[in-house]
Amino acid sequence: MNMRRTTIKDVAEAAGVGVATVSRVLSGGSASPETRERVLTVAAQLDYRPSALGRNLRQRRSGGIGLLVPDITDSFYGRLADGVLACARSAGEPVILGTTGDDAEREAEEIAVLLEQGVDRVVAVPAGNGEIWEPTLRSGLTTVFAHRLAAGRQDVPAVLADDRAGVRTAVDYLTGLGHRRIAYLGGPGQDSRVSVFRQTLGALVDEELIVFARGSRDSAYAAAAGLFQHRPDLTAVLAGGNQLGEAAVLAARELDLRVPKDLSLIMFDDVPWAELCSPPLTVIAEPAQDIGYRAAELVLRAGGRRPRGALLPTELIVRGSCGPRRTQ
Amino acid sequence: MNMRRTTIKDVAEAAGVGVATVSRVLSGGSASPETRERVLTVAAQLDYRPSALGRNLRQRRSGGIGLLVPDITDSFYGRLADGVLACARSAGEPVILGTTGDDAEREAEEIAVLLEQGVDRVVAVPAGNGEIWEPTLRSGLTTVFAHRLAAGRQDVPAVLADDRAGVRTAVDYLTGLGHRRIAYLGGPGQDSRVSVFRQTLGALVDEELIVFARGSRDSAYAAAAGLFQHRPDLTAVLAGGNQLGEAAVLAARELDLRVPKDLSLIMFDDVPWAELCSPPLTVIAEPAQDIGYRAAELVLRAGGRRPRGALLPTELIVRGSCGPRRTQ
DNA sequence: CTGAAAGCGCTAACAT
DNA sequence: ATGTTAGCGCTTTCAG
Repeated sequence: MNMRRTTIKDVAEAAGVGVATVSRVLSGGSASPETRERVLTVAAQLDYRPSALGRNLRQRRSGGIGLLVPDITDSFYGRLADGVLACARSAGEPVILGTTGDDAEREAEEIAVLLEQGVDRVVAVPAGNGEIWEPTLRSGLTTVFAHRLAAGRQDVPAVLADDRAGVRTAVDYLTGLGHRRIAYLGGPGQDSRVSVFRQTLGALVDEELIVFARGSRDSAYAAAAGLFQHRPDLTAVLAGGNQLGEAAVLAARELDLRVPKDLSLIMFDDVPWAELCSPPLTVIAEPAQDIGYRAAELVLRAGGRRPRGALLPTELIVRGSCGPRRTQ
Repeated sequence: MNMRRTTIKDVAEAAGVGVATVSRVLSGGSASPETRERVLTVAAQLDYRPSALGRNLRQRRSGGIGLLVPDITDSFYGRLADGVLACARSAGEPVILGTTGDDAEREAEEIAVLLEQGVDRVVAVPAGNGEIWEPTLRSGLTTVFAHRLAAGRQDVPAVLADDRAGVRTAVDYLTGLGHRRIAYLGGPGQDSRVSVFRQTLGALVDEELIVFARGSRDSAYAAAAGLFQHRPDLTAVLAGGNQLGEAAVLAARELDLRVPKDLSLIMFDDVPWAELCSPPLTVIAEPAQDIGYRAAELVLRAGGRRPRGALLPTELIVRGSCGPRRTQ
């Protein structure tokens, strides 16, 4: 029943050549046309599939690329992962997926698993600070960060959406509508956005209106509800991701705040349901899938040297969740 | 800079024992208490991490479990994957993810990649018919199907939601509301559901009201819009998944059909946005995450013998998208 | 209880 | 151009 797989040795014998020749032919090395053809034919007849196991051990590295995201049930990371998979598939590389829950400790564990597997290329949405990555990077792991960078790790190439521009655009749009008390509802790893938020708002910043949730949906809801209750005077909110936006919509509804009459809402990340919502949500679209694809590309093309990162454009898509400031 | 990893040999030398002893100690084999302790101490000092590469080659199988889903950007499969990851993590096993796009050919390619990697355990939402799996299964791949089964492969254990019961409940609910012209908007691999749909509806079935989309969002929208245009006399629709439900809402809005006044809608799969929609969508909830977790559990616990599958309950969650039949 | 030794399938020197 | 050979790091007989 469960017979041994065909090995390179079987092919070599059947073709009457040495194993090295088979190896060369199959990896595009030099060989006489006729030998090449014979080997190829025999390999096909025997339905020979080179084992990645042997190759990996020999080369002291597993092919394949590791992918670490905070939460695969989040539409944004789902699309990001899809981009990575698309690129990896075109290169015939397997993808090992791990989730971190935006927790530094879990991230470290997942990295350990990848290392143990011999993975030497990884695309990650970093959860912990840069230090966690220190030993990993020094051990030769080719790393590309996606969507955000780790504090104090400017040396790792990263593929990011230009959410700084996104924040500016959103804030300008909101202030242009007359809003003055604008809140930022953030998630893990959004320090950079918040600093732009502060800059753009200038004298209008109100630190109490900047709140953070942890990764979970519950935490997001709690943060949103808390914000709306403590500061009923705010008139607009910028949600830092689709789960945060979802929480904001839910919390607003719970507190009988009408969108956009009582509260204007802009959400980072354009998800399909943003259009189904009523009112349809005004969003800052981020090219999640592209981010993943580009990051995978970088990590694959990295021929030892460190590639430069990329900054992808965001876009404000105006729908119906923002209106002029409510007159008190 | 890029120094060699610590190997089992290094540990053996440092501890003054043979490599075999180190191997035994680390895999819980027999050893004298003092030897064991010494080895453990040295291993810890050297920060030794066994390489999966060597172990895999020796055992002619990669650890790790393969996961094949149609589309990782679909919330349902995202949750399913999350379940698999949760179970795999608790077992310390890596997960190799591949997407099939519900295409048999791509599925075959992904299987080939997994096999080449030496993966011998896979959880899959099968796309192709059962025959594709024939050679794979005979080659000793431990397989568990999730969410649906492959035609003519009753021999593979599967973890399914009881969507047959779900369909019955939904149809009964709809007919109870007075509906007679009820449509089914289906996706790939939903034959079993449709057969129950026909059964439950009995004399009421109208074959023209049963339409199928391929996997994509576009295809789903086209199917929904086509259905609503050709048969404006229908009063209720059962959407076979969240993307189909989304398409139905969109198409209904486009054609100015009011939900639930003109059209009652029930969607398979309870996604977060179902509640944000207006009206909030009545759904048949499916335990996607559980399905993934249980499937992974089965594939891991499978000690050679073939485990039995599982049938998980679904639940009708009534919200606001269904109403009494519109009086013509 | 422990160590020596034989590979797992493959690639990369090194010969020829 | 091609064959021979030496491992990659690990587990597993097989002796002792």
